[in-house]
Amino acid sequence: MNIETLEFFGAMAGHQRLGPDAMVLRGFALPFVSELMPSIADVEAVSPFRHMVTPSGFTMSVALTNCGALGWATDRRGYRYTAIDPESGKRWPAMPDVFARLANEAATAAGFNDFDPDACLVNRYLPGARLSLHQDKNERDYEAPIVSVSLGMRATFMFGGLKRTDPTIKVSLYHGDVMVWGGVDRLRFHGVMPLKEEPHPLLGSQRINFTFRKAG
DNA sequence: CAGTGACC
DNA sequence: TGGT
Repeated sequence: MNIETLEFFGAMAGHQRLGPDAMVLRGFALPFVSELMPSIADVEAVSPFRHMVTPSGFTMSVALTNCGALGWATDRRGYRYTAIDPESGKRWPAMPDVFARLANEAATAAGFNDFDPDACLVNRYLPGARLSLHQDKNERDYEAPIVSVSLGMRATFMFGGLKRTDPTIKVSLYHGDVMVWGGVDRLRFHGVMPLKEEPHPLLGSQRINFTFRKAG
């Protein structure tokens, strides 16, 4: 893939370090995209995107689904990982091989060997959708990193500290970028600013994000 | 408790 | 737009 192609799809090659154990792998997922897209449709066919409700009673602007043995879910009772999709009553769809392969290779590129995720949260952002600052802390242990794959429209990602009130840095995430954080950065607060409408040539006015985790 | 939103 |  040449640099003109990378620029057309919105990603520059290279790495950007955000912390001792946190980095953006620019365009890392681009070679996987043609395999990824049909797999999203397969997942969605079994477990459709839906807007979940937080314990505080707010409906999330991001629509989500999951694949893998465990899926992240929220309702009035709290956050948790489940083996069963509460909407369908069935297991979350299996994690497609290409998902696991991408997650493992990205983790390795960022310095985390043998990443074997059992959960993939799939988030769909339409214009205006956002995700407030939060920590990923429902996982059983924090040894494994978080691997986050961006597809479609650009997002402004916020990366903060270990306290919600710590200052944040903002970084644009483009189609094909993969963000990896673990180690001393594993529990840093992070979120996504409301998406601006900047249609993407492949996905149109949406952003799809995969977040891979070792949850169980 | 909270992955939100209102208000300054 | 950033902080509370």
